[in-house]
Amino acid sequence: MAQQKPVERHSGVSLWRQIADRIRVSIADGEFRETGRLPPAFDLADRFGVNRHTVRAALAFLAEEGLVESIQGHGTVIVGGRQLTLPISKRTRFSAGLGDQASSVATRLLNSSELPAPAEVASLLQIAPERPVIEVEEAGYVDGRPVSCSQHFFPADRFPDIARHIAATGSITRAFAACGLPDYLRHSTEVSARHADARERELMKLSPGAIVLETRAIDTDLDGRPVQCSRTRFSADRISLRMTA
Amino acid sequence: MAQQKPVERHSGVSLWRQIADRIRVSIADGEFRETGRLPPAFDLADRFGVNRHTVRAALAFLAEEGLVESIQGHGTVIVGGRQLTLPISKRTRFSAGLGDQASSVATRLLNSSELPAPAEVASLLQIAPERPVIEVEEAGYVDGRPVSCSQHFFPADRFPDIARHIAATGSITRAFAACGLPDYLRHSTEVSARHADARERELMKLSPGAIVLETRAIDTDLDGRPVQCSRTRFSADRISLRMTA
DNA sequence: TGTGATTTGTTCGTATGTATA
DNA sequence: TTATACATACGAACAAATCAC
Repeated sequence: MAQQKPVERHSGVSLWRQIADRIRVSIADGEFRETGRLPPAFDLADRFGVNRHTVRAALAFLAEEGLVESIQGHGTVIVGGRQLTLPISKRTRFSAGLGDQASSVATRLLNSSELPAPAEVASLLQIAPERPVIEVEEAGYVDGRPVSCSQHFFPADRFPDIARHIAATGSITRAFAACGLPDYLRHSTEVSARHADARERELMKLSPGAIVLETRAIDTDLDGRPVQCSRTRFSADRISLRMTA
Repeated sequence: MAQQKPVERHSGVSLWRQIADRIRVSIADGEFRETGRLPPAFDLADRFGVNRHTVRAALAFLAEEGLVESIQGHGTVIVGGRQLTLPISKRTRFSAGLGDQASSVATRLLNSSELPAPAEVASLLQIAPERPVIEVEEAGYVDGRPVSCSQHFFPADRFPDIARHIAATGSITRAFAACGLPDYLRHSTEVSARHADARERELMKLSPGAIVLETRAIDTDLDGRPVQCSRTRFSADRISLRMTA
């Protein structure tokens, strides 16, 4: 197998790391779905134009992540999964959006607290600064693998028990319903991309240097009043976003 | 100055590279806008918990990119710019969307060609496979710095002269108008993030390992018929996207 | 005009990580 | 596994340029 895109030397990123990153996205793209395992290390070394030892270092790194498993005399089998698409629309919902692409979608409440609204949050929620807000942190899982972590702010005056309902129902949509808000709309979503920080890497089991897609969103009720603002980080290896007008 | 987030050792990414990346986003966030220059290398070394040499390697890398300039005895001044936000809506337009955030916004046509529609493009444009399409490649500039590169496909049956009009007017919106389409709407936008490849790095003058935001979009006329599909890559350091319902 | 404080630039040496054969 | 070459990171010193006073 001939090499496709050469690997970058002297870029400050070691070759084994670049190769691991590229194999990871190949797996996410479903490139090795037929065989369920990676080509032999010798072929990979040839494809990337590096020494076989370097490929072995990359595979050891991916094995450490739990994405592949190397078996003596057999090969390197793929354990993890491929990329999913989350639709972003007026009715953006995490579970419903991913539900038909995976067998299980779940969120887990990490913690919640009540605090005076920081200036930016107050502005986004259109409430007076220092009015109380409920902050909720969640993690999102698809087929048991963590794919997102998020931070949500709700006006405490209007939804004083939202955290309890989220804990009980495991869903923000259902928690809103329990608070007397049967439907809500996505007003705006801002998307950016950057490297994951230490906490995101820990929550989503990412390797150093992994990329996250960050969305900052505002949801409103049907009258256009803000009901939550949120900041969600998705593992870019596992999730892409689709905006539909 | 105490260190904030520690730098990752033994991650396969060199320390100078991590530090360069973090300083780059700090600059994009406007953290040093007051002084217009970076703190002394000694302070940065202390903040990141590394040797001054390591910070110097990071600064040399950023200087190579043209983002900063080190002057002996004086300091390290910031030359490049901050992050811009491109609104994505039903009427997404590159120039108009960024126009009020910068003094100059421009696009440059890189090349164009006519070819039979690849299967995916034909499907997105809702035309028969192998029907001719016009492919146009563009680069986008803000204040003279490249921020995006894009690939556009138009149905050749309906817009046979689109490439000529784009070249003449420097604008897809105006080229459509010249082809008898005064208005068009953004139907859907899919966003993902990944590392820039060699060509993108060259076109946008990015460093190895830089992140791009990739959008895949479909535009339609007012009757809902697709008029173009496109794939645009933005330098994630310079551009973020905002979706508004 | 000078003088010291600040800040970048340079040169040793040494230890460890990375990549190849 | 071993050997070799090069990149990365640290520490200590010193040189050179700039600025405030």
